[in-house]
Amino acid sequence: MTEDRRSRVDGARTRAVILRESVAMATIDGLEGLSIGNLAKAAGMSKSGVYAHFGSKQDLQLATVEEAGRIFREEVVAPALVAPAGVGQLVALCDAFCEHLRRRAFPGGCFFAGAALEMGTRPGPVKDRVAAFQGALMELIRQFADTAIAQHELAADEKPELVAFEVNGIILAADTTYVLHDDPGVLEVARHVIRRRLGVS
Amino acid sequence: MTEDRRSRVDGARTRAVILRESVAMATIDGLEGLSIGNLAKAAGMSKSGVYAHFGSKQDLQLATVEEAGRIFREEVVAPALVAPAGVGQLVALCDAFCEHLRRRAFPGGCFFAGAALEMGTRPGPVKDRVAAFQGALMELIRQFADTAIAQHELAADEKPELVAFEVNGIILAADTTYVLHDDPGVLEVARHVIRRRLGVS
DNA sequence: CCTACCGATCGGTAGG
DNA sequence: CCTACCGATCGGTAGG
Repeated sequence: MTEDRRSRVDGARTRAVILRESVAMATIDGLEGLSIGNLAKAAGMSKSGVYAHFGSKQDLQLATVEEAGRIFREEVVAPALVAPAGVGQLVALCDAFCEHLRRRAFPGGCFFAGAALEMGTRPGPVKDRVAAFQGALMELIRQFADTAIAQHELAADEKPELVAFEVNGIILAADTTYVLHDDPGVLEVARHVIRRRLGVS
Repeated sequence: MTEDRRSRVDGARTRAVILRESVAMATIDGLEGLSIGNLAKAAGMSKSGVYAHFGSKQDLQLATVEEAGRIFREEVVAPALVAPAGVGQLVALCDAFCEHLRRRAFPGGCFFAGAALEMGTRPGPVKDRVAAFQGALMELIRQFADTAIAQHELAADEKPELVAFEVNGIILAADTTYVLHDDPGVLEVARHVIRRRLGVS
């Protein structure tokens, strides 16, 4: 059997290149503002090259959301999971998120914060995936808070749902303010706020 | 002197109609995704009718930001200003914001939350106005917190900047979650969270 | 405020 | 993965 001139490995690599650009561009132009022509140019190919990997703009948007989720889990969720259970995980999540912003993993800040506001009023599978991702993150934070309460690191009358809401708010405030004013100082403020709120150091 | 067939009053009214649609559409499509053709259709006129009032898309975006600011001051800031100074104003601001969301003043939630993330990476006069508005709101919240500390409603070691950051976070979490899941329950959560954080009732 | 138009770009397809 | 093309829509202008 002769090898195909373009192997499946090459195809997968090209797909990965497209998606890396797509996630980055989407944090600047939005999932809707993302243009396949510009994306093809950034990936160094023609429009039809992109269409060879994604049959429609919606397919591309869905794949972009999944890739952004993969990166978020890798850079923000994973460090939290290996931290000491309870308050330690809440602080680690917030710190990892701030580091994610500081090192400009995406040029336009947190992918999901932008996607949530952009797609919130656009019913369809893309919004559903974004909402599912946000819901899963909130559930994870709630579990961290639950453990923190069980370990008496937080007061017994704290409600995990409310703690999760506040932690999410701190994360969103860090993202919005950092993106808008480009001031690393806001990340230090966020670190300080989460520690004070959780009664750490 | 004979009257003009179209008086200045009519012109101002038409401009107001355009801007009302523009602010609403921008919370769905974004300030960049907003199209002058669609806007003209929504306002019941031709594209050139819109261009008669706004010379360019950027002019329209700037006027749209100002109109959104006027509405935000009217619906969210004004109720806070007439509330009891200190913690009362912080709670009133948050309540007015939640009511602003609940009654769907704009179809896509808080105009400035979306505009901040969309324009954050697009340097220019539009981003500058959005950033200035966000900065002014943060400064107002900081002053409310300052008064609350001076009146001993908040602990003496609280930092106004950090309280402002947290209140902003609660507002952003309410907006993002409400837009994404369309659940009025999150507004009750936000009201509960802000009161618990500030030690009220 | 209108009609009529401009070049550029959009998402997508045909055919290879 | 390519070139070449489609109809639709973009921001904007001319001339009234």
